[in-house]
Amino acid sequence: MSKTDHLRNVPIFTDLSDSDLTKISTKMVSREYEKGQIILLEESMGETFFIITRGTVKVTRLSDDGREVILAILGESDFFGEMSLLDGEGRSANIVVNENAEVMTLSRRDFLECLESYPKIAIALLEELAVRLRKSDQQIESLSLSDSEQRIGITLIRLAEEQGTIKRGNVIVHNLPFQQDIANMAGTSRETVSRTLKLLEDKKLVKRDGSDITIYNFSAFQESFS
Amino acid sequence: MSKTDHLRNVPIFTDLSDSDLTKISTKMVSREYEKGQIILLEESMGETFFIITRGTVKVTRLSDDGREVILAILGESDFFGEMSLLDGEGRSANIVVNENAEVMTLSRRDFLECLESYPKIAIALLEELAVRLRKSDQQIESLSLSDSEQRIGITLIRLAEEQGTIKRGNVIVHNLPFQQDIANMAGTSRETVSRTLKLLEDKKLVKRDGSDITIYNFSAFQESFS
DNA sequence: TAATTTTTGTGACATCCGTCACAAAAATTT
DNA sequence: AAATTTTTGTGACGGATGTCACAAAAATTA
Repeated sequence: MSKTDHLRNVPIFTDLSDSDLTKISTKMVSREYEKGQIILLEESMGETFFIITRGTVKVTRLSDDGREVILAILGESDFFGEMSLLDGEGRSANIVVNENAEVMTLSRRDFLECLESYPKIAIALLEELAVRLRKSDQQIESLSLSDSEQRIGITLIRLAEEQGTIKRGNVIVHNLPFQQDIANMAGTSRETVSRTLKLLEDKKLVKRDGSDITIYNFSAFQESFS
Repeated sequence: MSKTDHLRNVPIFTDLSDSDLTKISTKMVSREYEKGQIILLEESMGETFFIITRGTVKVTRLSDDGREVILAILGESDFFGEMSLLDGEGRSANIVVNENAEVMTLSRRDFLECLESYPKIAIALLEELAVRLRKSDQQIESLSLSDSEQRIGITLIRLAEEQGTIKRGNVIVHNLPFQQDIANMAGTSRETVSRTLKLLEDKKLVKRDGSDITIYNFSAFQESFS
């Protein structure tokens, strides 16, 4: 798979012509990271834009006493690092490699140049940020109003929407994150995740098999945890 | 105060020339709303971009059982409505008038046309969305990791940063929202807000006087609720 | 395969905080 | 000014859920 093939799948580049895409790709540099490595650290000044071409990363924030919130898990053709390039503030979150990852990077200058030269990229990026903002709003709502069972249900939905495979109305998520990570996504404790997953299984809403989980009747599941 | 004077203060328009600004202003229509009126309703399709020229509005989400989360309170020269124009999804939140408000509106087509014609607007908008996303991330963190006292403290900081006036290191916020609204911003109950404000006053961290509140030593206050 | 580490399951306990109830105070209307 | 409505204060109570402790299971390493 060539450089441009990867880029073609990235939402903000889909509208570009082949030649423009090639032009941009020459400015990008590919890097590899191993599980556990920290790509970006909170507060540090950002000078690079990243696009994931393989693997997954966790977007996290840490409290002083070491507790972690997982804001998102990003995978292939997702991107990150744009925030501090845009508003000039320090990084707003950490990026930790979840599964061995390969990324393409673009320097601050080249990134901003892209935005000015290709309005389509800027508009596509606006769309993407709008989508993210919407998701954040949903999460703020669920953290404010829902109990732990609902929040965990919603977290399963998020995971399913991002990396699930559909099978006769059911959705299977392979390689579910560890319960600790699910807890950090749902704003609850690891123990509560353990108990709640069991509860959902008892209710026949899901079925677990190792690190895989099947969500039965996904649309109904979504409905009940809306 | 003329139409363009108002627009000049809007972050996404500051970089524009006078003539461009005038051109845009001719496409805008001004409207007035009274306290309690609903400008936008969740789920409805959005066709308009709004800029506030007077008053304040609440950005809210509602659960089925009627409980409310306040995502933000917006004031003069803030804008809203851009989200569903950008990603084509339905509105993601309600906009309710908080204090009698006057707004300038731009149709979907004119708004998108602006973005294409003036890359500077698109980039300024990207900056603004990045700032909002950053705030959302902070709020998700605080909802996930902090107890109610911290969340209320952080909410006071948000209010102070947006509408406070500085006085010898202290910050005074006039017309503090009702406790119920603070509760809906902080993800807690009205009663807990009442008790916590008293607690903060007992600790000599703040002083209340009617609907005003003084936060003593604001930078230290920020520090301790980071 | 054995040994070790990581992840998950589960009981017991404590506590934060949401809810209910109602009174006091403040603001608004008549 | 009186009456009414809205907002705030506060006690009592219960329950959801975080924390601790440890065992079981699974995964990883030796």
